[in-house]
Amino acid sequence: MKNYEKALPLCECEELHEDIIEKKREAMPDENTLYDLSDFFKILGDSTRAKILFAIDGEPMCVCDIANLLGMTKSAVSHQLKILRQGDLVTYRKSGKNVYYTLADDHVRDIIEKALEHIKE
Amino acid sequence: MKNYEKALPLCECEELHEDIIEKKREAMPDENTLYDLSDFFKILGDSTRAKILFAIDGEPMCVCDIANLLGMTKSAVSHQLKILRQGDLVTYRKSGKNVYYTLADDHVRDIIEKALEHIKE
DNA sequence: TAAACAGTTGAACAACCGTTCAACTATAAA
DNA sequence: TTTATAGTTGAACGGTTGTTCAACTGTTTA
Repeated sequence: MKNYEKALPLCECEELHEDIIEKKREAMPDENTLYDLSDFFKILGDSTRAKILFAIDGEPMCVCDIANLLGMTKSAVSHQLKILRQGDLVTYRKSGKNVYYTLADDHVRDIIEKALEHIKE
Repeated sequence: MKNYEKALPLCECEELHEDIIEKKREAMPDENTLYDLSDFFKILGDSTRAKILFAIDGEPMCVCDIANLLGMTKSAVSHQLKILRQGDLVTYRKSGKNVYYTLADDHVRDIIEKALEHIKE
């Protein structure tokens, strides 16, 4: 867990504000956190996955029903569900031949709600 | 502004739960909202842009200082700032030869805060 | 005016990503 | 055991995307 490191100046700039840069550097989250954060948003940053999250909010849905709702193949949906699973955004429950998916927790719903507020401006 | 439309079944499934699918379809946001939402998250889903947002939070920074802090070229930073500008996530103020960027509003900070909470679990 | 510097921009390249396709596993019914 | 269906998976293809490079604009200073 390393802190955000000082980098060699590649910017070809002459008059830098060293004090501001140093203050900002200390306030930066460590690199691992930054990568985890952008990886999390990357998962939400695809319309198919966003649709799936809305679909499985509340009552769980099986893969076939999700595919039918979105007008996609089971395969395409399953690939995206795998990404959502790996990001811990969804959980699933097997029942016979079916697999039912739903949101992992309320955090995801909250974040999407906040983002929707931001967009409607 | 069209509602989320019923799609042709491409999923090759036989036993669908029509009632659930229909209930979910009615609860889905319209397609434009879904695309706007995922486009918004797409912008946050890059570590360079995430770093820039943390850097310009609070006190504004000029492009050179951002580039120096992140160890990147001015050009690369400027390209990412353009994307942040187009997404209305940042604002800028010109001062002589410099351009100072900062966060557009508190919504972005709130969303990032919530996401950080989600990650730390 | 001319030189120097901050910042932007478009093209090009490589890396990444979502869907398709085919093959596979697993469960349920015949 | 065989057949049918739900779901998963890996490879491949095409489109997207971030960085680099070079050229450009605009502002300041000499």
